[in-house]
Amino acid sequence: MAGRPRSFDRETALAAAVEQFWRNGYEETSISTLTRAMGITAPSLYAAFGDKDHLFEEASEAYFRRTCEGVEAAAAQPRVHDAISHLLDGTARAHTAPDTPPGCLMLTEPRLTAQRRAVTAQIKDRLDQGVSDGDLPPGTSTAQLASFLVAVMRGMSGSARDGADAEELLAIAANAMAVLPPAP
Amino acid sequence: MAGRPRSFDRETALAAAVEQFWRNGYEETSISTLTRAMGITAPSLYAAFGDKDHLFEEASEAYFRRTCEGVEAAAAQPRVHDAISHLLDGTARAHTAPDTPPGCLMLTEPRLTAQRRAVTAQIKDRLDQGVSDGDLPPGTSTAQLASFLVAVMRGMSGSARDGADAEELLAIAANAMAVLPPAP
DNA sequence: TCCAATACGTAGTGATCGTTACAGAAAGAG
DNA sequence: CTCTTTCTGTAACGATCACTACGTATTGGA
Repeated sequence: MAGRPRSFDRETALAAAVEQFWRNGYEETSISTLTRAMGITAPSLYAAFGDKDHLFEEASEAYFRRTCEGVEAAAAQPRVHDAISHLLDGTARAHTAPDTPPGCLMLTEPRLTAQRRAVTAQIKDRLDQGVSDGDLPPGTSTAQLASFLVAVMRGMSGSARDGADAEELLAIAANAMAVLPPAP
Repeated sequence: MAGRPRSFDRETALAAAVEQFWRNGYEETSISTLTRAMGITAPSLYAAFGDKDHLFEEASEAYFRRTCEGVEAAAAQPRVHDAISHLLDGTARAHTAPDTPPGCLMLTEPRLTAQRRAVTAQIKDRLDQGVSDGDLPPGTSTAQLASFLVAVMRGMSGSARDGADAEELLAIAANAMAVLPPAP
């Protein structure tokens, strides 16, 4: 039934894996890099998390949950302009936070297309609600707007990886806000 | 003095290398992938192009020259709004051209930060000229605007890699145009 | 024709990749 | 205590990485 207990904290180790994947992406993060960062040996990693693919899946899900909290907090703003403004500003700050790697794992990693689609849909839903609330003109092409916003956020992630600071990213966010049609 | 002549066309082989780096990036493109695509053996590759780093340097320079032609052609438009519109539309089409890999090598590859800075400066110069031409309001923060435009283009590249078609990218481009202040 | 020079293909280098066999250590169950 | 179960570290697996030593082929020049 019960054997030798695990000598490390699974969630702490997973958090270390998240950071590595975040900083370097899936392909550039090797198992030896992971075991070093997580403070465990390869057999322990495989016993606790399966193979590299499965570990990445768990790591990206954890990252995704954290990201979604921010998106939903922004979307909770009653007026759609405030919601999108908070979304973009929060993105700018998250991509340049000093205690985390620059940029965004979800927006950068090639194999996370599904998560990007999910966030795009989430933003579109908030824009649709803005239209029903009367905060956006009827007939606003919310899908195109959401696609534009995700493109801007992805661009912000790339700029952050190139060394841009929060100020520069906040300026990009402020510029993007000009695309939102004013309330009718 | 003169030995055995090279059995392959150097420029054709370089073009094949460009395509591989374009499609998969520097790290994901292996020497064996390159030799297969270029139709040569590894010793021939090393004799003709040096090591992988040097081949990538030549490939990205060739790519950069091609890209700059498009940027300069767009910048040649007399009115700055037309110039930026052409730039964004051309980017949308280039990122989804059927005979080339999706997206943009220069905007995606981590090690090409310098080229991105160069293009950003190029765009800023064109915006500055728009200010002196009276096509943009005096005091327009052209550096921030250029940074925003590059972020959008980079986002377009990512969307293209996720499978977006020309129509979706053109919509992003059209949305981005709303950020350009109207002529005074 | 013989030589020097260059490119060619074969076959390999050591290093690192993701992954695992194996044996010993540490827990609960009897 | 012994037994079973699970985790631990060592040490390796075959595959692939970027790269190259070496012998052969093919050229122009003497």
